[in-house]
Amino acid sequence: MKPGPTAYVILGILNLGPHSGYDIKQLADLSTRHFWATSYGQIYPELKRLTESGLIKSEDASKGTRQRTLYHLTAKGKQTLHTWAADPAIQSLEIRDEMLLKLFFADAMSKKETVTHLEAMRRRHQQVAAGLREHEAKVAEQPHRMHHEVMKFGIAFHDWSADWFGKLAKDLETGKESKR
Amino acid sequence: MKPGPTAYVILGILNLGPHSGYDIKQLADLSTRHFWATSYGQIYPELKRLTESGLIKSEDASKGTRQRTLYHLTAKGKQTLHTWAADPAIQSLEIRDEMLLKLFFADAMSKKETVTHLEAMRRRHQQVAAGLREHEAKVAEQPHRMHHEVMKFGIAFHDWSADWFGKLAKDLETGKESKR
DNA sequence: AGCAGATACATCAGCATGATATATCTAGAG
DNA sequence: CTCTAGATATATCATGCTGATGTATCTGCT
Repeated sequence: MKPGPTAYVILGILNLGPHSGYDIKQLADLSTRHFWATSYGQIYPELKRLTESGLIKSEDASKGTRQRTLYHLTAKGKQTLHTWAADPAIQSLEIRDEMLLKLFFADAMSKKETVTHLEAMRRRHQQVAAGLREHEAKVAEQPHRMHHEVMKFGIAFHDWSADWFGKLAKDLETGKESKR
Repeated sequence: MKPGPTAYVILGILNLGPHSGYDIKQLADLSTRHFWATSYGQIYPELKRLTESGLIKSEDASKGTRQRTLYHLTAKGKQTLHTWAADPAIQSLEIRDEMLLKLFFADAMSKKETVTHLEAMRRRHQQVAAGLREHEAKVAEQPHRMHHEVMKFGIAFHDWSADWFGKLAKDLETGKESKR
C-alpha cells in the first residue's frame, strides 16, 4: 500500500533529524498543523508501518527506565520522500469550516445576528494570523526557505480573509457593496 | 449525542424543501462541497439517526417498484438548525492541502522544480475559481443571499491564492521579492 | 523534598472515507 | 419500438482517522 500524506509529514520531519513520536507531534503542531493536522492515533501506527516498509529505522534512546525511541530516515525513505515531493500532479485541497457552513444557512437569521457572526469570523482569522506571526521570526532564521514561504502564505491568507469578512459585515450594515 | 456539522448540512438542505438522500448528496456537491464535503457513507446513516432523534421525518415517495424516500424537517429539526446557526461561538477551521505540504518539504528540490510546482498550484486555484464561477449565476438568482456571498468568498479566495502563488513563482525565478 | 507540567507511548469507541454493489428509471439514437 | 448509456436511489464495507483518555517517567522550580 502506498503511504498517505500523513506518512510524508513524518518522513519530512525525520528528514530534518532523528525524532521520537512525541517530537513529531510537537513539531507538526508548530509547523504543518495549519494545512495538515495529525494526531497520536495516526503517528504511532504510522511509525510502525513505515518501519516495516523500511522507510525509517528505530533506535532505542531510553535513559534508565524512561522509554524513548528515536526514528530516522533510511536511504529508501529519503528517496521516497523526494519522489513524492517532486511530483507536481494536482492533489486534493479540502477545507472544513463550520462557521462558513453556518453562514451558508444563515438566511433565516436577522441582519444583526449575521453581522455578529461575520465579526466573529473576522476576529478568528485575525487571531490565527497573529498566532502564526508569533512563530514567524523563528522560522525565518532557519535555512528552509519554503518553510517560511508557506508560513507567509498562511499569514497572508488569514489577513486577507479577516479583511474580506470585515468588508462583508460593513456592506450588510450599510446596505452598500464594496470591492471584495 | 449532539449532531456533528454534517448533520446540519442535511438539516440545512432539508430546510429548503423535502429531498431524498441522493438529492442531498447532489445538492451538497453543488453547494457546501467546497467548505464541507459529505459522502453517502455519512448521509444515509445520519438520516437514520436524525429520524430517530425526531429532527426529520421520512415519507415514502416510491413510484411502482422504484424506491424513493423523501425527508423533511420537523418543527424540532427547524428549531435545532436555527439554534446551531445562530450560535456565533468560534468553530474550528481545518485545511488539508497536500500540495502545500509538498511545498513545505521542497527545500531539497531544485529551483526549477519548485517553480513548476508553484505554477501547478496557481493553475489549480484558477481552475477551482473557474468551476465556481460557472455556477455563480444560478446561485445569484436564488433568494438566498448568503449562499451567494459564501460562493463569492470561495471565488475570491481561489483567485487570491492563484495570484499569490504566481507571484511567489515569479519572485523565485527573478530573485526579487514582490508584494504578496 | 514536593509538585506542576512536560515528555513519551499506547489504546479505544465512534465515526468518516472512498469505493463498490445492486437495481430501476429516463431520454435519445436508430 | 427497442436498446442502451447515464441518471436516480439506496446500501454496505474495509480501512483508517479523531479526539479523548490512561499510564508512567522525567525536569525544573520553589
